[in-house]
Order: sequence, then C-alpha cells, then structure tokens
Amino acid sequence: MKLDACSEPEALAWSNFQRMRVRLIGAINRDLTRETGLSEADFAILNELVHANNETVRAMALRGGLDWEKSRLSHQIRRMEERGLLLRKPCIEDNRGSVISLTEEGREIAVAAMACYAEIVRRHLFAYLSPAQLAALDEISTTLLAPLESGPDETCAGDCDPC
Amino acid sequence: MKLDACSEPEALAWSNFQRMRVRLIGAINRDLTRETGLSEADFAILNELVHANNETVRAMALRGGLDWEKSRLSHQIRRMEERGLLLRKPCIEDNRGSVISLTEEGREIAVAAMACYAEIVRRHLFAYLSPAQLAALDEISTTLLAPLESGPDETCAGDCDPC
DNA sequence: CCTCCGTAGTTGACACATCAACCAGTCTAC
DNA sequence: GTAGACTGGTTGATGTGTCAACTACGGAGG
Repeated sequence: MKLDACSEPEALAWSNFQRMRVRLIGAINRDLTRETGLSEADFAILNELVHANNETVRAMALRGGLDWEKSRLSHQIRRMEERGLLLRKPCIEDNRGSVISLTEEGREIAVAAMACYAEIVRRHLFAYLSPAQLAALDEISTTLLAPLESGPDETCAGDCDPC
Repeated sequence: MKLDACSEPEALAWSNFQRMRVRLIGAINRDLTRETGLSEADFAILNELVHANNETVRAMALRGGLDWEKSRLSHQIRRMEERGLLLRKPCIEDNRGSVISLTEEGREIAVAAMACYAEIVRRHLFAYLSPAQLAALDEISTTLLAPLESGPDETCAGDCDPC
C-alpha cells in the first residue's frame, strides 16, 4: 500500500506496517477461531469480563474499553447471550443501563481461550522479536495512543484543503 | 486486552499494541470514509490498480497482494464495478481469469483519495513518531512479515495440547 | 412539577465478510 | 484424447458491523 509518490521512507514504512498488520492480525484471528471457535470480538468481550471485578461490567464500560459503536456492542452481547456465554441484567444504580456478567460456561471457555490466545500471539509475534524490538514496539504504541485516546484530535478537523 | 497472567512485559506490550492498533486503524478509516467516501477495502483496490502497469491487474494478482478471500475480492470488485470505479474484462492468456482496470472516474477518485490518505496517515502517525521510532517500526514490520508471508508456519500446526 | 437535553441501550435496514458449493478452463498422466 | 486433479472466479446463504431512528431514563433549569 504505497502512499503517494512512494519514495519517502515514511511511505515505505507505512506500506510495510500495513502489510504486516493485515497478515498478523489475520493469522492470529484465524488461529483463534480455528482453535477455540471464538471470533476476535467474542474474545475481546470475554477478556474484558474475566479481568473485571466479580466478572461483571456495565455495558457502557465495555464500550469505552473497546472503542466500539454502541450498536455493535449491543448486537454482539445479544448474540453471545443467545450462545449462553454471558448474562445481561438491568443495572440497579441506573435504570437505563445493563450489567453484563459471565455464565459458568462462558468463564470456562474464556479461561481456556486466553491460554490458547497467549500461545498464538507468542507464536506469531514474540517468537520473532528481540527484547529491544519489543520495548520499541511498546514505546511506539504508547506514543501513538496518547493523541488517539484524548478526543478525536481536532487539528484540521472538518475537511482539509487538498481534498 | 491483557494476556493470561498479565504481568510479563510481553503481555503488557501486546495489550498496548492491540489498543493502539484498534484506535489507529479505526481513526484512519473513519477519516478516510468521511473525507473521500471510500472504505478501506475500496482504497486498497484502487491503490493497487493505480500502482500497476497500465492501471490493469489480474484479479488473481490482487488477491495475492491483499491477502483476501477470493470471494471477498469477487464481491468487492462487483460492487466497485457497479459504482463505475473499475472495469472487468476476460483475460486473453487464461480464459478462466479476469482482468481489472480503472475507469477514468475511478482513476480521478483514486488519485484524490491517495493525497487525502497520505495526509490522514501523517496526521495520526508520522506527526508523532521520531525518525528513530519510524525506523524501528519499519524493522519490526519486516521482521514479522517474513514468517507470515512464507507459508502458514506449520510449527505446532493442527492444535496445540493445552487447548 | 414539567420541559428540555443528554445518555444508555435497542432495533431494523443495509453494507460487507466468510463459507461452502459450484462452474469452467487448464494441466498432468495415462 | 480423456479422466482426474487443480485453479480462477462466481454465487447465495449466513454472520457480523454500521448507520439512523427510536425508547427510556436521568439531570438541570424554570
């Protein structure tokens, strides 16, 4: 995926990164689905729930953590509830809200999947990166996350001239 | 997205990377769609076509470059043809195949979108990375790409014990 | 109390991705 | 040549994501 004139190092780096990203995430998700029957979305939800206090989370909190459309979350939770992985109950403190919790079956599947997922990521990622590369990747992630988390970055908002 | 026991640096780095990846790609694709009306998939196809000889590519070649399901490519091309962005013609050398080329309108849209895309990526990525970080990211991408490109990596294929 | 606005979540229609089944053309070996 | 396997591509069903509209509750101001 070359950018523009495609001669600057930035463009090459981006092209390379994009290619890596598509292949890596694709491989990890394919393996995850094959080995556990869970999609990336399923796993993300289960993972959030397992790490929450009492394995219970407000739907709203999930949304913040995952950066999902609210309707996506709603559909996803409905489907997972139908599959028996989790439970939805009205929220006491705020009658608009709902509270999500794991079922016993969901917890078992989640725990097994987490071990499997760790192994998959290790296989495709950690197996190839040196400690220095790992540290560099972490630093880059942190650098890029900061502006992405703090609001939609309104510099040049609306539309930029050349478009 | 914590892995497992979530205390090792690897798990933290992965969690951080995942979060960054989702936010970054999300932001870039949202901007792209808002400013050009193209999806990531649309843009990927147009980009491949613009950079091809004579703006013409075998469908098969697109598939290799993009790492897509063949049916995904077929649906995507049909939709883009319906929108007037590209053209599909039978392939002379191999009667099974088809050859994709840009329409005039498609070319104009692609060129405009590429400028826009470069600006978007610059805004979210290059604006924050130092040259050293850029180089590190490129190196990491290359390191990870190698095993991903060369076959599906059959170490531990099938299923691994703990799952 | 009541209106107005913002927030939490649901729903339905539509766009897109995946999967399996299916052609039609090519290649290999007999 | 022709049977069988393989390849390039299409199709339709189904699952998932997105968008816009909607319900219902909460909070602030009059």
